[in-house]
Amino acid sequence: MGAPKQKWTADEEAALKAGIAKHGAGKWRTILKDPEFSSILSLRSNVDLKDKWRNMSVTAHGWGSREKARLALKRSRQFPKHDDNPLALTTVVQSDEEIVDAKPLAISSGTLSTAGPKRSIKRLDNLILEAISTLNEPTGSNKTAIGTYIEDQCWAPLNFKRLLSAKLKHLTAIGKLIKVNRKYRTTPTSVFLEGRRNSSGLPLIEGRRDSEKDYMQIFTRSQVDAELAKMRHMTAKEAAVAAAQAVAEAEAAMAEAEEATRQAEAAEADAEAAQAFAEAAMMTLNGRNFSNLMVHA
DNA sequence: CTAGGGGTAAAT
DNA sequence: ATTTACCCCTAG
Repeated sequence: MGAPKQKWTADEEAALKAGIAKHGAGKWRTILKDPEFSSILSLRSNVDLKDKWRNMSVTAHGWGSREKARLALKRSRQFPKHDDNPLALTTVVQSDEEIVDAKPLAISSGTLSTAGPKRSIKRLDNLILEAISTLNEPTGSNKTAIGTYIEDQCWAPLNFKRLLSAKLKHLTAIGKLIKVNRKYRTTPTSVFLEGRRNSSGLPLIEGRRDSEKDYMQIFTRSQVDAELAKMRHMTAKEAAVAAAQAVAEAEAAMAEAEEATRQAEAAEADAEAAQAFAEAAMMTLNGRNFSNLMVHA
């Protein structure tokens, strides 16, 4: 019943993204009728578009709408995973009545890169690329737009901006992005408008770096919300453990990012981000005011 | 028609 | 074993 198979071509994907950028996600019929894309997408149905977009969105960032069951079943219960992380951060979590033992909360610093079976996250780069291509602004997207796009569907630390800046800079440095004035765009197609390039040689590739299907696994809002909902029914101690877990995962992400970029500057930004998040988590915990953690409205 | 919830099966 | 493309169904 699953029909044979026809992989989506790059053109089709591009047309779909462009159509979404022009008409908005969900106007499948409209996109399909648009003469600009109808030629390319003529073999696809509106449902195909929808499904394709769903697949893309699902694999793109962690868990879109589907797959909560899939991943929830697989990914859950990885609790006994407290590898002894060196480096103590804010070593103390104390509530008024109960003293929760300080977990070895570690902040990334140096060599925990290829250490443990850290089965996570490294793909912020591609998330950024995705943001740009989805926004599809002809002149490129600026940092704020990209950040907004990402924050729009993913949870991000409060000072996520710093992280983003570092990443953007790095991507520009390695030639994955072109920066024109304050705007970023992907390397492939239109290179006509550029004023000049950066000083650093800039590899500037011709081929499309488009089809990389790696994306960052950030937590979605709903997942964070779910975790927090769980926390509410926990004792302070249990909540502390859960929060520590969350912090540890966030730190793992930061560590991976650090490893990926290999830039002192980026590393500092990552560390900052991780620390800030950890502190925020601790504060909320202390105050028992969980709603503070709900970043989004 | 769209958003989703399911599912099957081909490719990888 | 996971990803991906496509299908089906229902509610709105």
